[in-house]
Amino acid sequence: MLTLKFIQENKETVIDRLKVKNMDATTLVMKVIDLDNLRKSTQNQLDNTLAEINNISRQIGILMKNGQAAEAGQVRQKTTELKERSKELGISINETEKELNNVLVLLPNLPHSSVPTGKGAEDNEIIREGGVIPQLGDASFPHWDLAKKYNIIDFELGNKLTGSGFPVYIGKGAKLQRALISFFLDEASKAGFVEVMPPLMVNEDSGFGTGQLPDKEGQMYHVGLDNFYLIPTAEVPVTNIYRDVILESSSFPVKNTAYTPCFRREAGSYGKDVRGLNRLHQFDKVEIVVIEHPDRSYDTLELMVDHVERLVKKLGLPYRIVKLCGGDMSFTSALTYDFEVFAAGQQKWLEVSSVSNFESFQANRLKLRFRDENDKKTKLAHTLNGSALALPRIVAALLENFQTPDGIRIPECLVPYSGFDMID
RNA sequence: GGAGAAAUGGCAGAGCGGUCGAAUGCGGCGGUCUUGAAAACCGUUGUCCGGGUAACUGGACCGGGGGUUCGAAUCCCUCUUUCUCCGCCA
Repeated sequence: MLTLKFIQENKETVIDRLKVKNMDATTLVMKVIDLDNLRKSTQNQLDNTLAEINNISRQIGILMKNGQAAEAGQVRQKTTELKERSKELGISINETEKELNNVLVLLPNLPHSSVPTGKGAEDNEIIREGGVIPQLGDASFPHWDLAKKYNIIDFELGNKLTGSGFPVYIGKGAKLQRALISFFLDEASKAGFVEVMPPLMVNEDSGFGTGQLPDKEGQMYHVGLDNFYLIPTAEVPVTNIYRDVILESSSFPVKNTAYTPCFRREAGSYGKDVRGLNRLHQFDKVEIVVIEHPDRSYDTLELMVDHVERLVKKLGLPYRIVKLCGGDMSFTSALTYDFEVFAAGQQKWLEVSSVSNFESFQANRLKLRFRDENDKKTKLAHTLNGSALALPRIVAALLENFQTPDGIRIPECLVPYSGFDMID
């Protein structure tokens, strides 16, 4: 959520920048400004009325103390009208604030100045590529065939237990999951991220804090009886650790990593790219989250990209890093790099990580601030996060790229974790 | 799940209807003293929304929401959380 102050002071910039996200925000911005001005003037009236009431009450207090009950009764008369008025103003200000918030929440984050304009994935900018795409020849299979052949992932069994998009990992398939999780967590720890293990369900406040609510409500599984949401990513509970927190600037950067399962309803995405592991309702992911000083958040974003790049390199997967164009970026992000790995069985690039700087957009919702060393004032921090990494598509690429006639070769870096070097 | 108790500033803890944003202690920050440090002493110490170039100033906040009252941290209702006891249980 953008701050009111920023919108008031930079309305042209806001409208201009949001064009990069293919949005004409003119009406919304004007509405925000109007409502905010109304809010301010109403607040002013209310404050003045309350000040008067406070004043009278104080007088009555003094009179009562002096035993002048009759005089106190007289003064009391004056308050009826004022009370009425303050009540009305209170209601009106509530309505205005509600309306203001409803509009404010519709404004996406401003894209960073380096974000290319564009409509969709085809306009993204390839930043770097690495690794070698394996030439498998004719006898190459997509991972869903390999999973069946070696009996390591059973999609149909998942259908029986739950529904589509909930696979069952078996034997070496299950161990490979565990190996990847441990590998990713250890790498994150080595890079200075503090491991946390958060709850997998969150309340409404947390869902709002990171921006999933209200606009992505339908994408989360909702536990109605207790009004909890299953987390779509560890970003939600981990970032919300810092909700309503004022940090000292000496504590920057705050770096956390967490492994969690992620639950996504993926409503509306049926049909396309959903085979096998490509799109699941439940999957495992290791996330990295950083809270950083505004002056350094973009340097930190690069460091996070470097970290993820090291991971895909160690796994030996062909990859490319793309900078998302305005049209392909998420609502909350100011700058996003996606990592894609090539899955040779499907001959497809699969997105395995998304690393973003949200600047103060989430922090404003979270009320996540820090005390500036120079002027001692509280300011909004910057939040960043990235997948490091999401498992299913990594597994898909590993299975497909490292398939051999004798079985599937496990990358060296994983062998200490898996305990085997071949799936056969 | 049942019965009871509680929730106050960074922490501890007073206040139980009238200048209470809130005593006191600890901690933090600044200063005096000291070669330096400690101790001692003095001062200072929350967040948010407004007005004002500023000094300063109005308002809100004592777990959340609502109510009673001229006036609520204090009374009432409700929700949440914590603690104690009982029950159930991985």
